[in-house]
Amino acid sequence: MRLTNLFSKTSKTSPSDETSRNARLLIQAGYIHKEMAGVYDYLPLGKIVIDKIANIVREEMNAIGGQEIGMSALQGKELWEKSGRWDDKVVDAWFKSKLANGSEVGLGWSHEEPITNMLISYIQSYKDLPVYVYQIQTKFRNELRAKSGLMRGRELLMKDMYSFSKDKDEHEKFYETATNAYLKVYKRLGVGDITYKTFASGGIFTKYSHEFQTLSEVGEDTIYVDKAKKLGINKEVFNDEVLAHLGVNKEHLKKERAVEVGNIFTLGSRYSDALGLRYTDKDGASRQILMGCYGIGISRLMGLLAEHFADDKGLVWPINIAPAIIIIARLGEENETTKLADEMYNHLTMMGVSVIYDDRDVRAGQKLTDSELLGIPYTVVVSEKTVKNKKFEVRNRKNSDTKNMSKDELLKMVASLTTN
RNA sequence: CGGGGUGUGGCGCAGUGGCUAGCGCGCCGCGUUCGGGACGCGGAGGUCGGAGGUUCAAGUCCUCUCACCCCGACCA
Repeated sequence: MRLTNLFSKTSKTSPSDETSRNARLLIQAGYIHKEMAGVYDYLPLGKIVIDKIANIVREEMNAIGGQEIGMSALQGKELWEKSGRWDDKVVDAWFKSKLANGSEVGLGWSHEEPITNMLISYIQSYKDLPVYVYQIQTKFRNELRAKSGLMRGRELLMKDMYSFSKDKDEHEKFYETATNAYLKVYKRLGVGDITYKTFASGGIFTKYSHEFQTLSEVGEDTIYVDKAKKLGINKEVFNDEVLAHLGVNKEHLKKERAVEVGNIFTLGSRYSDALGLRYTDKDGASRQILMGCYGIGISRLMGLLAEHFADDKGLVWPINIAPAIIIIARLGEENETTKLADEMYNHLTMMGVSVIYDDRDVRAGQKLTDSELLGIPYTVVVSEKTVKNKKFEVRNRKNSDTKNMSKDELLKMVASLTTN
């Protein structure tokens, strides 16, 4: 993509109405645009990033047998009344409205009821189970206070998966499988080493649940982590009973701030019972279906990653979620320079490499500063100087290492980056 | 929802009740520049968040209200 064609722009200043680092950087670099508190638009570069994050999640969900669907955001009142969750006193996150005919509807903040209801049409026999269904969809939550940029929004992109199992054993096996898939997701996103499976309260579903918490000083949660055992305990369930249950020594725990980047629940038959989803077993008997739900806040993850992978010059995206692997900074408009930069851009594009071409007629300082603010992993400088040396100057965003490379060396490096 | 803070061109900001509301960035035109956000000249762009009030006179004072940020509560 050529920067002269990109409508979004970087700014010399960061917005004054944001304090969180993720929002300040993402807005300054032109990845997102603020619509209102807790509601953001994704601009071209931001859309690529969030899609890449969503894709990693999608791949791991598919790998454990998840089937992707897309459910409606508009929710009818009747279904939620069956489970007792329509009342604002029970769920205060609802955005509610009315149809033209006066009937009440809500904007989906979670989907246990509709997915369970939907499956009544398709699941009758033990032969139909288990089923694992997920979606990546915009959720609406009427947060009392939106904050921290993308980390706590009122409109958020979320992956929610629901499992439907024949019995406890089958459910528990999948719960474990999903846990491992989650850990893989965080590892691929580059935060595996600071993300902990964390024991947490189950809310109204069950007594306990598991969260995935990424250590961060901007986190809203306080957890106690056992780094050796690679597990955490949320402050809200930090008590002797839980410690004994997990077999952890209080001495080995460290108090940390963390961001909840995932949450998985065992739902039991709470919703299947309420909505009447059952199956017939081999012997012709009607049996309960056991459910689980598994959420990952995709937009929150983008905020966390922006926050985490950044320095005083701007964003520092990991290669697998960066909007492009390379940004070509063409310094000057001189004929040979332009020709070489154009050629390199076309070559990389034809190779299928994601590359941003800074073909703007602006000064060198601005191009280099922007390449850093945008956080593109590698900057390739093409200038009169590099043309004369018959080399490309390649700079690593993360550590500022700069190397002069021939065209072949550069292409080889790019090839190695894209195969990893 | 309680407490605190902030609203002035696209962005960042200044503005003691008193002239036609300024500055920097950005934007448009011309020229000189060209490896870390250059410079000269010319130009466009404003319901001062909104409503009401006080006053000869309000961006500035008062009341109400809306929005945004932070702390807290909340987060199934």
